[in-house]
Amino acid sequence: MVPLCGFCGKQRSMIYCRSDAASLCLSCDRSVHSANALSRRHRRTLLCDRCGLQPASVRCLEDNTSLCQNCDWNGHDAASGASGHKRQAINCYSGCPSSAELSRIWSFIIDIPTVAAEPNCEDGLSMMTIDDSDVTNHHGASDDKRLLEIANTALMSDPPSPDKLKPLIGSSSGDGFDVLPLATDQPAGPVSATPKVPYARDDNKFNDGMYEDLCVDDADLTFENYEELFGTSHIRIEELFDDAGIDSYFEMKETPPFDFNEQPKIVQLQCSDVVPADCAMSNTGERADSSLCIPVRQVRSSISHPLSGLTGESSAGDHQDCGVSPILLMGEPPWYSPGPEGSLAGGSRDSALTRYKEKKKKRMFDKKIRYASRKARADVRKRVKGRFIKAGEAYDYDPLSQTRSY
DNA sequence: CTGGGATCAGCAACCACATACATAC
DNA sequence: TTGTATGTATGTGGTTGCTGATCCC
Repeated sequence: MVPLCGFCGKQRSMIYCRSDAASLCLSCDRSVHSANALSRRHRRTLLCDRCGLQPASVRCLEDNTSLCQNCDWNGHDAASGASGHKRQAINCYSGCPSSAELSRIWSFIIDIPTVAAEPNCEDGLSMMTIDDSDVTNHHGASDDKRLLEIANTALMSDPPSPDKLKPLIGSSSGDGFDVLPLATDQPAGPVSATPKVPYARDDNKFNDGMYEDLCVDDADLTFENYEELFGTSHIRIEELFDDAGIDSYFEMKETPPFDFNEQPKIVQLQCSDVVPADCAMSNTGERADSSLCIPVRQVRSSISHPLSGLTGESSAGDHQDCGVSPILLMGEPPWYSPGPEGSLAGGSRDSALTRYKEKKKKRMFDKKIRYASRKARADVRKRVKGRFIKAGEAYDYDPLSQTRSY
């Protein structure tokens, strides 16, 4: 059954908007998300071709289908015989690109219907924030110039070269950027964002002023992209740790899913660089100010780069919204099996998977946002002790700036 | 075994206001 | 029947405070 657009109810839906929790046809996507600046910032991705309900996170090049994480699991597990399929990560975009632009973003989609441009939505690619210089600071008046953020795709089995990626993603870190290809022959199962090659930190590049304009606050940490990539929201990740915690899924005590002995250097380096974002020490031993947080950005960009779009549209909210422990982000997803000879016994993994899926199913009945516009408003409203305040009154919490007015 | 205090988790209430919805004309 | 104007109800998130459960002495 062809999923119909949740807005017009007539056209086949192709796009999933997580903010609106809605699947839309291209026309309505463009129409709806050109309404205002907030909706233009909604990040959308393809709809899963299989279930038609969830946002797709990967594209199976063999089947020529876009799949959400769940369908990817089900369709590419060892039992299905499709575990060797090459898959490509699908990222999100925002703004209102034309169908032609979408075709360029998602070159693997050949049947993108033509969509008439909305008069109130400036044409897309010209507004893409892929210019290197634009990465430094996207806040303020330049916001209108970054209406379209297009995420790249990364071929998992055949990682693109840095040159190949550059035009699409922009350079998040200039020449200092390390493209971190994923391991070849991506096995079946969830996609891992963990770099398979050690992150090579080049301290010289941090000292020569190359990144002096960069500030971690301005960086797009793209943790949302992490969600997009894995089809797993932070809520889900949090839930992995609630109740009995991750142990309940993977019986970590008995059989740790992460073989810390295998990649200790990578994980430790990343964590040490990432976690203390606001307490990182400068070379002189002083507390680092914002301009000295570049290594954090560098590392985070490195992590997300191969699979994510560096949108440059970050905010404190984005970081908060993530709610994911950095160590988790740096490491493999909790369900990740280190490999065919991974430390998890097959039975344990299956049971863990079963429990995870059961919980995931249960979550389907969790709170649904009925009105995204109201949520968007609430997300930016100032408060006093958690309560909304009248416009102009003193506040003690501003979701946008995390500052007080007094 | 019982009672009292400390601690914790879960939950409802609160706030302003844009917007959905109902009603009247 | 359709369009417009007006009034009412709803929903949104962070914080606080209340309540019940649990633990320890």
